[in-house]
Amino acid sequence: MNPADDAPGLLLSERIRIALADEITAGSLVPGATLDEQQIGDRFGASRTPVREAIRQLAAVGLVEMRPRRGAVVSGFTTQRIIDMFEMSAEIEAMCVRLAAYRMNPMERSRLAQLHEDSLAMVEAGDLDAYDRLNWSFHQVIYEGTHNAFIAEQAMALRDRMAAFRRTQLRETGRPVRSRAEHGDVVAAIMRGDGEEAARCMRAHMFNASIALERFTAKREELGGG
Amino acid sequence: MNPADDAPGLLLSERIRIALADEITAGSLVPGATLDEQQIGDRFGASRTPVREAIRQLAAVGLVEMRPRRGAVVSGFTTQRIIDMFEMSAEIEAMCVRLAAYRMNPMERSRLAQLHEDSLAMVEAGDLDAYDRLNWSFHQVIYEGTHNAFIAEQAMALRDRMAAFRRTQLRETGRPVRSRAEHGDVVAAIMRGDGEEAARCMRAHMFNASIALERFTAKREELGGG
DNA sequence: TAGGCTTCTAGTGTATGCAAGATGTGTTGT
DNA sequence: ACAACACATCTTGCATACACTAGAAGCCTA
Repeated sequence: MNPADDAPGLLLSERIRIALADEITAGSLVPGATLDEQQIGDRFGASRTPVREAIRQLAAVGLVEMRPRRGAVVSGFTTQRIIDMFEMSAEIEAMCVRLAAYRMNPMERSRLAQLHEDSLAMVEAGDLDAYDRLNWSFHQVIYEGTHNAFIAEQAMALRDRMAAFRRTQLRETGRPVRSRAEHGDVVAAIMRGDGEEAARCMRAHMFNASIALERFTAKREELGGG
Repeated sequence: MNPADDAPGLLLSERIRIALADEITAGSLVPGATLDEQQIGDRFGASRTPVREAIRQLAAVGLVEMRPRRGAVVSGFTTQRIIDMFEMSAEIEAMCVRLAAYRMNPMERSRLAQLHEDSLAMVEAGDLDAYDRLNWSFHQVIYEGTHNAFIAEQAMALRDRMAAFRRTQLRETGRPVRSRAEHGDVVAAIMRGDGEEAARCMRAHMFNASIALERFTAKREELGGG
């Protein structure tokens, strides 16, 4: 049975795209592996045409890299790459919070403060999932506070891509409490309308999250955990 | 003469993509217009296959929207959205140049300076395409100067998305000369290792490009140019 | 034996043909 | 007259065949 057989409504190229994306994220297609159009087509019982379409789509979202006339290879996620992604994320968040500090109207500022207040109970209750969800709202309010729809979209897309990593870092002991404290610094700077300071606080916040993730994963690896 | 005839090194699909992107951003392909593969193929003297590839690429960067089995239509770009995109682009470029100013090694700095020198001849010769290509190299060296592969990739991807607009703004009278002067400011700040100042210069540079595009398109619209 | 050149081949880029789905139109029934 | 259905046509989605290029392998020469 073919992995692309279920989902009859979709286009063949779409089904192949989804199947390939699954294989890449699941790790059965290892980073660096080259994608042979003919071979993939055979595997899915399709011709090269829809396979080509699928590969182009994967390239567009960064799961594979294309080299003209030389085919596509699966892109890799090394530790360095994750660190790089966190830095990018930190800079984007800093950018957003800087703009938001200058542009948010009183109602938006009030909503942000309220969210921060609400998060206290969740941290004290140790409810990671609830805090993670509220965290999302918190950052989303900041994105919208930039009053720039395109930036908000891009920031949310990036945050989506990093969602898995972000959740993981919260599992380090004591991280939620410190995370919330750092949010407090950001909120305070926004309230004062000090964009540069808010950006600095946000960078520090993201840096700490990155470090927490590194420590957490290092610990898991040394324990032999997957 | 076909718009896709110049640039023989590129793939046919790439040339068509660029040509279509130009037409969309220049406004001769109005938002909502449907893209007929056969018709476009005839127009460029190509078959439907490379046209399909080109359209998919355009969809990936958001210039057109695809409706399965119903073809693609040109996306609507409101003035506000283009302004938003330029702001995002400006902030990203500023971020990159800030990091690059702190992290580039002497060889990279030297290469950047060299590129800036080389651009003088092209501006003086009025060769827009050559200057545009060198411009790309200039920014790419800065991206790589961040020493963060993910940031470099994302920045390049965003630049790709905006490539058409960026090319268009260069067509305003006198813009290339001013563009190059602004680059000079950025280079100077990088050479001093002053990241914050480099970021400010880059923001200004991008802001001016945005204004130039606005003026150029406004003029074309008032002339009724298609 | 090492280096450069030629040839060969695997694999991508493009063209064309066929099939299936969507839209528009004409007809028919109420 | 209006609505619903059937059909015709147009366009996309996919398959297959051909063309061209980048690497690889082999060959020749120094």
